[in-house]
Amino acid sequence: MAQLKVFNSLTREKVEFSPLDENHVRLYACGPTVYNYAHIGNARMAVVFDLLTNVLKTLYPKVTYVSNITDVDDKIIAAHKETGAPIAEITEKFTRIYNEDMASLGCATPDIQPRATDTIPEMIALCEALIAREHAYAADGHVLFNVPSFPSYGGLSGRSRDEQIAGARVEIASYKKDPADFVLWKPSAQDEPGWDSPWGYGRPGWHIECSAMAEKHLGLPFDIHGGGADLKFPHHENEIAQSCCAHGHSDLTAFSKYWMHNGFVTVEGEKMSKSLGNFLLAHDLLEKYDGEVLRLTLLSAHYRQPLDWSEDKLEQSQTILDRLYKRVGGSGNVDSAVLNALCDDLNTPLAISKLIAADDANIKASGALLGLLQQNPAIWLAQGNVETNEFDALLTERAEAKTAKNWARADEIRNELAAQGFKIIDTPDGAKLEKL
RNA sequence: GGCGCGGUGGCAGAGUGGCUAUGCAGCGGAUUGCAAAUCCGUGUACACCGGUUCGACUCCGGUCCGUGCCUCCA
Repeated sequence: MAQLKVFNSLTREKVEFSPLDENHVRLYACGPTVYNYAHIGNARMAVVFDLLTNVLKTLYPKVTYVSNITDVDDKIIAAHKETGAPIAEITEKFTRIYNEDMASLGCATPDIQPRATDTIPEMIALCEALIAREHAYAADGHVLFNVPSFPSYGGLSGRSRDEQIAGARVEIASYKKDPADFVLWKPSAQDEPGWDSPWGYGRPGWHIECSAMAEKHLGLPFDIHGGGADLKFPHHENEIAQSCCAHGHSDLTAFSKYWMHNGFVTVEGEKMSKSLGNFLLAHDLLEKYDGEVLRLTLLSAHYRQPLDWSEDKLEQSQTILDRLYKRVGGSGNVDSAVLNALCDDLNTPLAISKLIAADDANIKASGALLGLLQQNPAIWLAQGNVETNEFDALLTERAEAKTAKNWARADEIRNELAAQGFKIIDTPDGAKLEKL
């Protein structure tokens, strides 16, 4: 059996993956906050960890992949205040759209997709445990994690507490004992989402939810925790601190044994940002390109490398898939070179090159591992075709002209249709039209 | 300022101390009435300067350039 190697962000080295329980691999990846359409950066995370789950499932008998939906957050409240739409309507709508769009990208729904709002009691319990162990304190309706109480803090991002404060541009709230302390629970106004707690009506801080959901559904410790590279600090750092301290551990691996982070997507060389207005939404791209084209594009660079998104790459992915779909043969096996490439820390560019080199009969099974080439080839290849009804007479005339070897007339008809925006492609089944 | 990542052929993008991926595009050819598709052939590229070595694109040091995080962020 192939051996999976992964780059562990916690130790910053590539290591052989060895599950805590050979019979049950458990992983968690931070999912989206549902206040808007998912952008291609969200999509990259979903695709990368979907792929990782696929690979794990070929190697191990049982895998549980948990990825959450964050449905309580200040950004959601902001969206509510801006649009007037009820909170629940916003979160339900964008959860549904997220799942639809990710399904279009070939991502299976995570085995468990918990919602933050379904995990509030567990979050409160975590806060209480942290207070009991003197790693957290209540102040002004808030509950704060006391960073100096955890000497190992900063192990993931390689940032000492002092460095962090030195670089901090955040205002330091008066109720904090230490400038680095972060919020576990905060008070809500009456018109904001909230729950009754020992500290009054309030809602969770951002980091505590993932600690609670991961523990609830996977148990501690579990094997792999993933997410976007930008979550390393402070989000994942804080998750580790909370989860380890709540149970009295000082070892950073008492939460998750391995950490994996995917790189950013940039657009034409620039980071996506609202101010630049270059946020690319998966939802919009899916209107023009098949989900597999987007998925291949997302997998065309190694997951830890930055990925620069461009129209050019999409066209290239489309061409590659078109060519592969022409070759898809019977139902063979997963090509071992493809699997081996993926087992080497998800080396997808290499895996794709091996897929192209694979026997035709094995392309479909191998593509399945990557989440590609799962459609009906005939339908895929007919994608660009348009109905010919309105030009049937012309096409028939051209067919007759061709039979009579009247090339001049045949070309004339080709030009006439070109003038109307269509390209004639002769196939064994007759002429087909494509939009120019 | 602190911490990190990267600079590979026209573009994209892996990888390795000596055997120099792959894809897209291009070019040449086969095939084709034309067009498309397909097939064959075709490119010694690894930022710069030192060092280590029999030998470095690959290891070490420095320089330049780009970029990410440090604040909500996939």
